[in-house]
Amino acid sequence: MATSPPRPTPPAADCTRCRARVDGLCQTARPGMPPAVAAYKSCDRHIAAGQDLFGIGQRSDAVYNVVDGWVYLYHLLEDGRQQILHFALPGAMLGFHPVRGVPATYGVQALTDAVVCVIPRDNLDRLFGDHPAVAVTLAGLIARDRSLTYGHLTSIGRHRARERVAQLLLELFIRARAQWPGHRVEEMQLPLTQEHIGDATGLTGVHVNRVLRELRHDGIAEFHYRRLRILDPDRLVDVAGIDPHLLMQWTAQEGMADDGWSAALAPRVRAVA
Amino acid sequence: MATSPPRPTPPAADCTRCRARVDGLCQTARPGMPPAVAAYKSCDRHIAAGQDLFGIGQRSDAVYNVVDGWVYLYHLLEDGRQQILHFALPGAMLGFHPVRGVPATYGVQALTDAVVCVIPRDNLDRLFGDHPAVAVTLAGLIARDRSLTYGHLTSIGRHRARERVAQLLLELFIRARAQWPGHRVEEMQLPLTQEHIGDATGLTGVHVNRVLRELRHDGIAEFHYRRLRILDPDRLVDVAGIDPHLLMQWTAQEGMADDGWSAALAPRVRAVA
DNA sequence: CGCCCCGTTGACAAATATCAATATTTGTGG
DNA sequence: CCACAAATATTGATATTTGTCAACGGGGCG
Repeated sequence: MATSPPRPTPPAADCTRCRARVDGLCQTARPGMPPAVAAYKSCDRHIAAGQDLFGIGQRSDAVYNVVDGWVYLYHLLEDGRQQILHFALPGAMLGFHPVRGVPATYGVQALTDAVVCVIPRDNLDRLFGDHPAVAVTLAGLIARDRSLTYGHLTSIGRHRARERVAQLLLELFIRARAQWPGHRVEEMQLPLTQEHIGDATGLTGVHVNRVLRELRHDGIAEFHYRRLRILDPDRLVDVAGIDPHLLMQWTAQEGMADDGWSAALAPRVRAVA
Repeated sequence: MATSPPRPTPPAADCTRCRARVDGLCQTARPGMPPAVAAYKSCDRHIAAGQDLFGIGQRSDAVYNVVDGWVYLYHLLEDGRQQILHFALPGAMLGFHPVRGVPATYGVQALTDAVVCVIPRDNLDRLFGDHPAVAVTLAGLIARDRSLTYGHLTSIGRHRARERVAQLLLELFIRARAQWPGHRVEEMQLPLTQEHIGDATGLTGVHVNRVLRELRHDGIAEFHYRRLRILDPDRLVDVAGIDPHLLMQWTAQEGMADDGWSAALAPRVRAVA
């Protein structure tokens, strides 16, 4: 398959047991085999919690595949406030901008210590040339981001605070859970502050706190010091008030298409918990 | 007028003078020549204003290229309200979902009578196989949508009503203007109601009305019965409170990359008007 | 031990929604 | 061209949601 001579990195060894293979560009690789991407990566990069992978306005000649940790995409306002655009988990592809070489319009910051797999932009082009299907996969991944963001738009634009927070908790819970297939615990580490939740939902940290108090009081969900506990999944889905179709596409991948999952998950979303 | 039964069109002939070539998948075609896509389209489809191209939950075996007219993407709430996710102009590619064959999570409705170029999904795959670069172009287009939507998120999540409305008017003005290169009039037909503006900005039609009154009173912009007039472009950009980088990517295409346009437009956005 | 970040609470202010009545524009059929 | 109906816009009074400000508490970490 691969025609162009890739860099002499020893990535294959890492790539065969990379955590990020559950999703993203490497999701189609055969078990035990290094994914197509392996030959084109240059190195891994570690980012400490609170540090930027890249900042707003910064040009970059590489794209990044999140291997481990949580990061988030953000816009800044003049007064220092921020809007969080997206939480990226392992498998997420970052830094692919609409036009090659332009400065980034958003920044990416690590919530936890994180590791990204660096793919120089030139290598990415060779990868596309050698494996055309990868470009289609990438288009699908970006389209999934777009769908997710459409959901956020509706949440922020048309839902009240309670529903927005509920939807965010549910989304992060489900997306994080999808990374450990088979896991069924309703408690997890969520590396956020209440301020982060506010920045993502268009609310104030103070107001998020009030909403969380309600959700706790109503026995729906608890979030305390970076630990999330889903007390009543069904009611959480209810409060979040989202279209089940949308919910399913949060984690949908090519290959689970058509009817299998639709029938399996649609009845009620209990299945996800 | 004619809706359901699509007529067989001689695609190549149309494609050479298609309006949509200013942007989108066909933007890279050589002048006078039919674009690569031409050989893969099946027909054109006309949609009357107010009709859906496809509805929420609908499966589709085709993607669409907007040729003429305005359409918008929307989510619906249980109570009948809607959130407008995106306004699509000629050149926009619609119906490419994250996973092949799943039901659409959003609907698409025509604001004006519109024409779309229909590309059966199977043909699209053949197109990707025959012209791998098209898949990369598509990824870029979707990434541009994503950027735009990130901008909307920040607008709705962190800006007040005045700024949100200003940003929307500015965006639509600039994007529509980019379709007629060389045009410099500060007045245009904007096929929206104030309700639409509210649905896109997360506001009530009533409140949009009050904001528009202010903008008119302040001599910044007028919007009356589907006609938009920019009175003071500079101040409009100011009120919208937008990062110029972002603004530029509203219309950015591959090929105008690097520094030319950055230097040309950055100083102040007067250039856009 | 003490600091700092984060969470928590209350009182109050501001922004926006809601409801309802009226005006204006557009489109349609004579 | 006119008359009318329907859609859209406009305005005011009031209600609701959320933000702001300020103070205090509590827990982890050096």
